[in-house]
Amino acid sequence: MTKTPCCERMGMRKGPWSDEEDQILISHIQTYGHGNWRALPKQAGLLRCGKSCRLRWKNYLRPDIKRGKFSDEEEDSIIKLHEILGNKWSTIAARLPGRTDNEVKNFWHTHLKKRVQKNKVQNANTSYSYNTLLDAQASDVSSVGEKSVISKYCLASTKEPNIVSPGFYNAISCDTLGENVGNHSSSQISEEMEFWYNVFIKSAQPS
DNA sequence: AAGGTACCCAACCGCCTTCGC
DNA sequence: TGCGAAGGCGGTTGGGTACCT
Repeated sequence: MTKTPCCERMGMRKGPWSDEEDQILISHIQTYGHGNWRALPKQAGLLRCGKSCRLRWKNYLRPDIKRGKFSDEEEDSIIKLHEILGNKWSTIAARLPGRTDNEVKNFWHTHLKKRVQKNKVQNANTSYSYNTLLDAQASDVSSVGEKSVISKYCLASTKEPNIVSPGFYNAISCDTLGENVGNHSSSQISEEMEFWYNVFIKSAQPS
């Protein structure tokens, strides 16, 4: 036995939005804002449930939404962020101005997921595995000596220019890394990381 | 030209979290 | 502190379209 959705119980409309409905919603929100989504449809005269209105506005009608093809930079950002955050689509989308969580999620499932999986399989066959990289945490930098962990990450990024190394980005985001690297200061670490990050990004761009 | 298949993406569903009383 | 309402989020679905045979 399945629960009847709220909009069906209340005789609300479902399915694709008409231009007229869009205009009503836009006009209402521009005039009154969207303080209470549940009350909005009634106030605006729409036969939709509040959730549906919220989703339509958030994913489609908002004026600051950037539509169209994802740029290479955006693709790279999604891949990197997904490595770190997992399926936190709203968090990922928050770092991509004008993109919605739904758009990012759809783009991931239709374009990036397969690509990343394919790259992971290829990577599993390389002698320098990402497990090795992930194992090289800040805590064992001291044991690496002069050949700091940075070199490891840089080596990996240049060897595998089409794949983002999770360890590489973890290292970039690790504020405490510098404290563990002998004569290197935090700012030196950051500069070096940034340098190799730029090298990596440039090498990953299609020519 | 027609039918089948794959892909894309808007929208829905249900669960979880947050908020207000 | 507990409870219900509302909002937010991620997973999934299904209709439309492009592509292939």
